[in-house]
Amino acid sequence: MTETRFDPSSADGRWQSAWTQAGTFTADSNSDKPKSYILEMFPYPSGRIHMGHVRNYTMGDVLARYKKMRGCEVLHPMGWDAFGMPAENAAMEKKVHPGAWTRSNIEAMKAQLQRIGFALDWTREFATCDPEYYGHEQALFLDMYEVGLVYRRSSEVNWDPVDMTVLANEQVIDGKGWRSGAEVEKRKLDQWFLKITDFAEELLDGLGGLEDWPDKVRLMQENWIGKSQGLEFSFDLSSGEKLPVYTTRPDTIFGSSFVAVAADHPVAQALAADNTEVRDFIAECKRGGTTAAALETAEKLGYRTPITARHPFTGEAMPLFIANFVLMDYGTGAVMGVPGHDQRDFEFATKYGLPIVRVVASDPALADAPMGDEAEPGDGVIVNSDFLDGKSVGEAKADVIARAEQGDWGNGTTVWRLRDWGISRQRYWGTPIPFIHCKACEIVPVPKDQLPVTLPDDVDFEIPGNPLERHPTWKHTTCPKCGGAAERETDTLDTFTNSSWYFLRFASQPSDAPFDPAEIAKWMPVQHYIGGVEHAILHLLYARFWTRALSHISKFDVKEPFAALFTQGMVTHETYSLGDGSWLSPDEVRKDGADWVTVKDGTPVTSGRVVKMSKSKKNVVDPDNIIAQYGADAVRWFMLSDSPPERDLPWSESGIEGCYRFVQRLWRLFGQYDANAAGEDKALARKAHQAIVAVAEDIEALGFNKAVARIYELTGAAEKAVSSESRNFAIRAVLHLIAPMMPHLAEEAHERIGESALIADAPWPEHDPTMLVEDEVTIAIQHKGKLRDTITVPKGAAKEDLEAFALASEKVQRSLDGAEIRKVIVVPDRLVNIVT
RNA sequence: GCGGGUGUGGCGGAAUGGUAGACGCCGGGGACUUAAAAUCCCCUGAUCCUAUAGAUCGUGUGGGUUCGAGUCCCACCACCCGCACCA
Repeated sequence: MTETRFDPSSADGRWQSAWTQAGTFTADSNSDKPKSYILEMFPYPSGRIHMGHVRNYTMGDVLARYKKMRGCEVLHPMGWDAFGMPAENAAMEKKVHPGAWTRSNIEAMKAQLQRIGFALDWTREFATCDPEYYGHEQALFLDMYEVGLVYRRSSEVNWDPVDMTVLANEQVIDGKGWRSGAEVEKRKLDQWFLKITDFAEELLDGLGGLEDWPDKVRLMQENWIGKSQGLEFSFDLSSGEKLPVYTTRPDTIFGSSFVAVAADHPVAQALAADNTEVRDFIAECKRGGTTAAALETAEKLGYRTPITARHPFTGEAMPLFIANFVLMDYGTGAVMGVPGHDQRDFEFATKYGLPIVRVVASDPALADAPMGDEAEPGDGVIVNSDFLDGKSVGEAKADVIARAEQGDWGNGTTVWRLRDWGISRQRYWGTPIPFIHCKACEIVPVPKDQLPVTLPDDVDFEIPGNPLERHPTWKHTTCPKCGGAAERETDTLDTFTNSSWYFLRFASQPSDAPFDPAEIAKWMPVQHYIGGVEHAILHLLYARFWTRALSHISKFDVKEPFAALFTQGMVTHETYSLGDGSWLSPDEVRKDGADWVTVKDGTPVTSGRVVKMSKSKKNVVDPDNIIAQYGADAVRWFMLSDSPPERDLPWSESGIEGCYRFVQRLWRLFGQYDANAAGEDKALARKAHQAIVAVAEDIEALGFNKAVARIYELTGAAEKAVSSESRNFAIRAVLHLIAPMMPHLAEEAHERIGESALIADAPWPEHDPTMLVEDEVTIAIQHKGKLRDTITVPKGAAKEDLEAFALASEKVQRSLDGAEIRKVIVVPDRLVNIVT
């Protein structure tokens, strides 16, 4: 062969077809090899693959191909998280059907992924908008309903009166709908919920076993679940009612000087009924902004009611306030105010002139020490608290809870920050919720043999609101129970539901059931799950919940879906802007000397911060163009080089060019493989054996950037060496080490050196343990901790010899300059440090 | 405010408490060429210098432990991320 250049434009496609034809990456669940399930978070079919996807899937791909080389049966599937709002927005803006829009996006993106040469098992591909998939999802939802994990209640939602739809919190910006700009209303609607709170304790405890998850994600989930333990008890009110409150600090109960309820609390609402002042105050509380800045500076506001609350121990009558800082949906919506030891209560008491009593002190002698200008929430010893005096905070908590329980006026309780998961969406493009509303029988599940409840195709998006709601016929049906006229539920499931079990469907796809437990037992849990950190809470928590819930109802025996999680960094790019603040894309600018100017007319351009690629900043680079220009392998290599995978990767033109140069460099090196070569080059052979081990370790630790660096080193050494058997070994080693990373080049070169089989099916190269050890080492010689000289000695040289060699060094002698040697530290095979 | 992370050359980054800056990019010099591209070779932390040598400084800042600290401990600074009136 004489080609001097590797041509990706012909090689890439050829090998991609070869893998497809051979079924190289089709997972065989009957194989007796050890199983390895590698999964990247499946994409939303937005229309184009972006660099973030490329990075994500390249990492997973290297792992999948590596595992295969290591003798595993690998499951590495791909599918589409295909329901969601962008499809409906497209329908409204471009007058296309959400389904058609989604399908054509999937087709385009699949072609893009295939051009990158990912080792995916496309036989298992599905989209969550396939009726087969969402039909099984409806069945699982009904299973959960049967065991009481699904319920319906009235709940407050963000309602956009113009678009006539419910908005998620993220879609409300400064109190206005993100699309319509209309003032968002709070509305009470009947909503479906999943009882994730039943699993709060389990989901929290389960985090402890997820050792191969990033600590950061575990912590985020822990905080989100938000377990807190304390006392729930009731105050007797002067109005004759009882007011339940929750506190995590029952130990400070003697420091309580007021009681406060939320503006939406029933007690406040009752007062508002015949008092305009109260009504006005409540309205003011609700008006307060919800932005971070608004909360930061929000003043504590209260309305003093004529009601008093009786202290359970002292019997003292404490004033009852309606306060803007008390939340209705946490605890009981009412709190006991302890100004001395809670900052919010402190601010409130200061403003309304309420007593601030110290009940915790660092030392009992400081019981009467005045309070400073802020609350003291810390630990200490209890003071000014009758029978609690002298106890620690912990003891006092236990004591108060015990007395409350004995006296039957309170209970130790656990309160969670985690709420039940509201899954109703007044949207078209989602899984229909499989229930029927009947006047006589109320809520009736759709019988399973009538699933899937499919979406109607003939819908229009001309009018705002839910197309299912106003469809002429779709919702009208008969009651499965009584046979009378009834209506279908027109809400659809939150799209996060679709991604909560897709990994189970990848593992097995029977048509008559959501999954096959025997297959799940073979493949689950996912060995490596890779995706963006933005899913740290919602998706990953929901997926954990579904897995546990399904496991709980004996569908299978897997508790945690993802054994190891890896959250990769973003792909970033420099930004370019004109003087007027408008952004320019990378291909609209060029470098003119040290400055940036527009390609069009040379107008000066300001280059700005390196940030995540985004359409709004126009700093995006389209993978397709890059692949067309440099080939898939150069892009894949770039994605793995330089930046550690968990950190951001700055895209650069020169970087991708460097990768392309390396592809060609390797091609030339592989071309120098000489089947007739003879002779040994022990140093090079040693480097090759070391690299085989080191690259494997790096890949297993997902340290791709380090693996890349080692491959560069071995390549450089092999290039410099003269032809020999050892050099052939090194060249073959490089070829196999890059195979998971640059598979097209690897296949092409593998064929060129005369191999007929696919390198994708080849095993990882063997190494000789005896070749890992160097026989000479370079020793550092220090004087007073500073490097003075280095010497090369046989490995394992005796301490005394090392010391003698060190002292013999001319440089060392010069540095010593006759000083008296107090001590000599010798670390074998490492260094000698002379202390004077 | 609470929680977490990061900080090393011009840039991305390497470095079981043991030679800081591997590897890549950028930059400089040279070879090849009519020329260019491609390729190859050399140099590339800073300062000093009597310059093939040598010295000093150097991993955000200030302390500490140690024969020896990018790495361990204490305090601080900056930036990034998450949560946020959670009782």
